Amino acid sequence: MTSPSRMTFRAIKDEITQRIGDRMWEPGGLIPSEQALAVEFGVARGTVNRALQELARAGLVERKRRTGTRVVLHPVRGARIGIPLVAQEIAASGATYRYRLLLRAERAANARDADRLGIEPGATLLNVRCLHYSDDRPYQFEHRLINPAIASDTLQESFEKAGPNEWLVAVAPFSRAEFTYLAGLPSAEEARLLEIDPKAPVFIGERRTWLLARPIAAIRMVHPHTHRLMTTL
Amino acid sequence: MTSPSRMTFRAIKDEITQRIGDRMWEPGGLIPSEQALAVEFGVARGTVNRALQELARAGLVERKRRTGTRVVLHPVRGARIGIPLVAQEIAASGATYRYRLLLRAERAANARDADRLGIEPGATLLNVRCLHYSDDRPYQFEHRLINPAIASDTLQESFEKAGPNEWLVAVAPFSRAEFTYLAGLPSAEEARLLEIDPKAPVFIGERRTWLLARPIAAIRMVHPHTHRLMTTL
DNA sequence: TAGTGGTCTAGACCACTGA
DNA sequence: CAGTGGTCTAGACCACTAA
Repeated sequence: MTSPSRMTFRAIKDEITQRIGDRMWEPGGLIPSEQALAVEFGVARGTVNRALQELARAGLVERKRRTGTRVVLHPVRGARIGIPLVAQEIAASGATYRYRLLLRAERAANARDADRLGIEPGATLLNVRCLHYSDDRPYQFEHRLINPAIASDTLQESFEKAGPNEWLVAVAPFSRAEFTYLAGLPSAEEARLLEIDPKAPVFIGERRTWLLARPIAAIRMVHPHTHRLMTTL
Repeated sequence: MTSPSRMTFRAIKDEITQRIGDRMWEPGGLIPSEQALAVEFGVARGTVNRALQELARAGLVERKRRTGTRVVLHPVRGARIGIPLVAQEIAASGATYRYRLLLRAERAANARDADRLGIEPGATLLNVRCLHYSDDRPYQFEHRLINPAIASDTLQESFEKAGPNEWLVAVAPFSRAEFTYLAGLPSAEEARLLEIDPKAPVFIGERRTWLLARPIAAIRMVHPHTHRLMTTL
């Protein structure tokens, strides 16, 4: 569609998306080169490049040098999962939030810690355990290993009043994170703390964060099986 | 950090990330303008722009015209969860995929179906149950309610060879989806089919999809507790 | 070797918004 | 009004890879 003004990279993105949806370009097939599209749309190649790069990031096309740009066969779509702070999440649900610190200990990393957190065995780490309550019902048990090297005042922080997450996100932004969700059985301690049957399933989330190559924290979050992780596309 | 060759936008991204992590630029504070950074790094403004746009998309900074670029205070971010086709997911792991159709039935929607799928009670729906195997171990039990109104040939499709997902994504793209993940206990049937202990926890995913306002399908996917939902930011 | 995408440049104009 | 980011341009060089 020839444009009144010049086309923006967004318009080009939409037009290409449209054509893929209309099967003008077949799934698995090649689409014209950046050069050709630039001529067709009457824009610079850089503009087409930006549109196609975003479509590639969104998973709609795959690009390879020399080969060209291919419509992805089975568009694997992604949904965004929020990573709220527990306190905010509970407050947003209208319930009352309460926090209880169970443990705050510095210790030398053993082999398992080192593996989980990605630091050298023997290095000092900060071990924090706490419980988050929603309206006085246990909502989440949190076990967190923190790499104290990320900030100079880590070992001064007490975590008495607020959970480590609030402090951590303020002190140590992360550039990379890895999430895992699974179902499991609680340990005896977890069952007791969450006030659930030791045979009842629990919903477990694990998160590891880095700033570039430096590990920040490894977190295990255990919820009663009534917990739901929901998201929308 | 003067560079041997010219800096790439990736190097600039990392350098800026580093500085934010090192508190050289405070959370909530402004960082230098694109112009200034371009001069400092000895690159064109466009290169700095690209680096900063990616950091903004990643949630590390916020940008506003005239105001400048600000380090985000509480980097509460979202992670993308992929929605792979089971067959591909298994194949990608290097295992052999096998599919078994358990049930394919048309029936009138009862009240519960109607609620789950979002159609009128009494309307015809297609009920499909199947099992997905990874290297002959049960990987996922799938129970799916399909709204036949979405495509003219729905009721002709047998699902003998391939799972309903492969067929559905080809026939009926969705514009909206809702996901829920939780931990639970399997029903007697699910435990038998997945070949697990009825007391063992299972990981359950539920998905509902729509094309605009029209419901397409409601799916329940049950995995043994060894399953992990993983994602990266 | 030739054609593709990946990236950078130097410059330009625009849109937005705080002073 | 002035300074910021948002975007486009025309051109260039490079890296990769199929032929």
